[in-house]
Amino acid sequence: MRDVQQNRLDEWKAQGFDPTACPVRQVLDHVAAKWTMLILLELANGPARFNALGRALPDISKRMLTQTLRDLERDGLVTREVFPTKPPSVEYTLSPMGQSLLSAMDGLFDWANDNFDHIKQARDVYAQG
Amino acid sequence: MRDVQQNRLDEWKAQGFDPTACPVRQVLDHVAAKWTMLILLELANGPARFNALGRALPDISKRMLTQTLRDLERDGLVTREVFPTKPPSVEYTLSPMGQSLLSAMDGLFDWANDNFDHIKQARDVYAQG
DNA sequence: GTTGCTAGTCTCATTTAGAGACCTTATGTC
DNA sequence: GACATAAGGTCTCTAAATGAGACTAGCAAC
Repeated sequence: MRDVQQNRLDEWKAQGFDPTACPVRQVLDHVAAKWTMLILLELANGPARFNALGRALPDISKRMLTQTLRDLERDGLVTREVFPTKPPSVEYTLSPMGQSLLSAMDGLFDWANDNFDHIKQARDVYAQG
Repeated sequence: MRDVQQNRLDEWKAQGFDPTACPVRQVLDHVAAKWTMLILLELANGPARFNALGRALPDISKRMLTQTLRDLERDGLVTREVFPTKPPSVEYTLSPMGQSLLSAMDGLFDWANDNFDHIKQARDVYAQG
């Protein structure tokens, strides 16, 4: 008997392995994008401007910050608003869909906290053997 | 009032932004690894051998299949067993920790299926504007 | 007039990923 | 006996993604 995830992968296979046809894969690409989740987590704190995000995540380059924010905006997870101040400022806000994605990630965040030590142990063992 | 995720990011910040000190980030790197989850999903179906995995995921290169399996083995999410057949065969199996990671991802898989259409719509709108 | 802030863009170097040839040992086919 | 095929990879070369950091414009404060 197959479980739920397997069925999803099978569905995707049935569609000819087109990565753009697999929702899980598309969303994983997002989650995968290295900076996506960290930006969303930061925005969960409230709207923030470009440089504020850069300061909050000091090891992201401006290049990737711009690119990731564009991707998030394109997919409707974040909204971008320009204010006509001098100089103009830009504010990024989590959309309802962005918030729901963050909620959906909660199980994974919990797992990460619960199992990180196990992973580190496994790495030590592997390094020995 | 801050929510749960924000506290986690703040904790990580308090530790000096060392990526290796942030469980969420470490696990995200795994989820991020593009092939990790697809391999785990395939193994959820039961143990599989190297070339069987390659056939199940036809768009992965041998190079990345090897590398991803090594990472999963190192972190204790998958076990590798060599059988002394001729030629020797190698079987990969989901560990209990790997299974629990997959369970933790369930919320995200559901979200992906529920929201993929919204994302596609958002992309269309963005492409117009 | 010099510096700093805004939100980026642009170029170049490094890192990572992908494609595919190649390896060893053994089996079945002709 | 020669030839193709299978196993589970490794190796090299190329292509794509990423990171570091210089540079931009317009305006305010010193």
